[in-house]
Amino acid sequence: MFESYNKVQKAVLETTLGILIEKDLQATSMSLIAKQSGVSTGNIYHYFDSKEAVINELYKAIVKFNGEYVLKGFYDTDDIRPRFDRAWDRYVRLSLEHPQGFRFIEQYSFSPYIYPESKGEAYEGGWCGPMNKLYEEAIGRGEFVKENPAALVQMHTGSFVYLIKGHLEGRFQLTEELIRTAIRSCWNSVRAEETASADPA
Amino acid sequence: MFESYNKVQKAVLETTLGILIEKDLQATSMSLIAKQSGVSTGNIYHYFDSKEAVINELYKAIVKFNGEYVLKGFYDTDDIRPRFDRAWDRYVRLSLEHPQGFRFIEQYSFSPYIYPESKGEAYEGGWCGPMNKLYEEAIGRGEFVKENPAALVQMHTGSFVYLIKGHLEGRFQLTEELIRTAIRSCWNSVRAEETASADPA
DNA sequence: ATGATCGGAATGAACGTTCGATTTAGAGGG
DNA sequence: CCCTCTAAATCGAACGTTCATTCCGATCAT
Repeated sequence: MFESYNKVQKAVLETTLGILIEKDLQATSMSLIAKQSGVSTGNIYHYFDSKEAVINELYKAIVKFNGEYVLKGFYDTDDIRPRFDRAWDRYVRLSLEHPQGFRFIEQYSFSPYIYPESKGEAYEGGWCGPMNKLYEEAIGRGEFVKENPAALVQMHTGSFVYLIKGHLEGRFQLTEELIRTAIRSCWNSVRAEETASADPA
Repeated sequence: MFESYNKVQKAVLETTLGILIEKDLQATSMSLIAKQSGVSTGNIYHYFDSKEAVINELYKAIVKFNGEYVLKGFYDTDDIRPRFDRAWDRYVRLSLEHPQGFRFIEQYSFSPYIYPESKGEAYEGGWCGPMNKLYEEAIGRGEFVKENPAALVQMHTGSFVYLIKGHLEGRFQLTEELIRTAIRSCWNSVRAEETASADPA
């Protein structure tokens, strides 16, 4: 998950993520990070400017990882439906495989502790931009309702995020069948219906 | 929003919410709360056990307020569609009218700083339970797809939450029309199919 | 007068950060 | 192969600040 960093940075970032999820920001002290990562506080400051810098670096690293994960194979085809299905499926799978990263982004994407700059990179380097483009195309081809594509992507993101949240909180089990149902539901919810109904491939 | 509290408690809770949204938990110090609310630190401790207690009381107060707001008029009718439309419409409106409360719950419902007990009360006293019941009934009557009602409610909640998030972050404008489209989309996304007739009105 | 309410300086712990000392790694010369 | 030198890496005690909380005196209501 932190392949582009050196050993020390990797240890610090991994440890920080773990503590941050288990405790919270104010309980995640530098001394605790130092103790658990095996890197002395002095050395942490050799590689990071500050505590804020550690957290923001963590944020950016996870966003980058998530973006690459979700978009894997995204450009293998031009057809909208398979790209839609594949991307959302990968998003769900990512969140289930890396729940800590999911929780962290979910909890801190709204936080003032994350620099606007980090959030900006999230948008450019993440999967949001390409997904918006896909929806835009779907609207252009008359497959989706004519509505702001960013709003539609946002809605669907919310659906999956909350589905995963419910699963992680143990409110229900996120089965394979439920995942497929959810993706299909999202597709149906924005499909341009009525007049253009048929149109078999 | 904090009608059931006395003047001092109300001032503290209101001020805390404001600071918490603008800064973050670790920057929200008791001395700052004291200064901005006009209540001395000593007096805050006369009405609250600790800082944690203030935050958790705030959490519970907002959840209670939200629950009452969303469920207003919920039992005026037995028909599913109007109850569905009305509840989600009120949820969106609540979030737009009280963005600070929305942000707070959104940011801290996952946080370890909020006691499990507070989260538990959120579920019982909030709107989640009654909404689940509504979906269950809709499934029973064959109007919704046969799927875990809690999962469906969770998905729809996510849709609206993220729509509002996008709006609050300035990514797009949440117009009246978009709200109506979103509610209709949610309905369509879980409607038991076969009767693919277009939506009236 | 007396108990509830309030104020704010005092306290002690904890935190982020700094800094000089120490260790490690690697290159170059003999 | 070993010794020397140097710069980077690493360490952790120490520093100054800030914070949540306490304490006790002052004020208010009855």
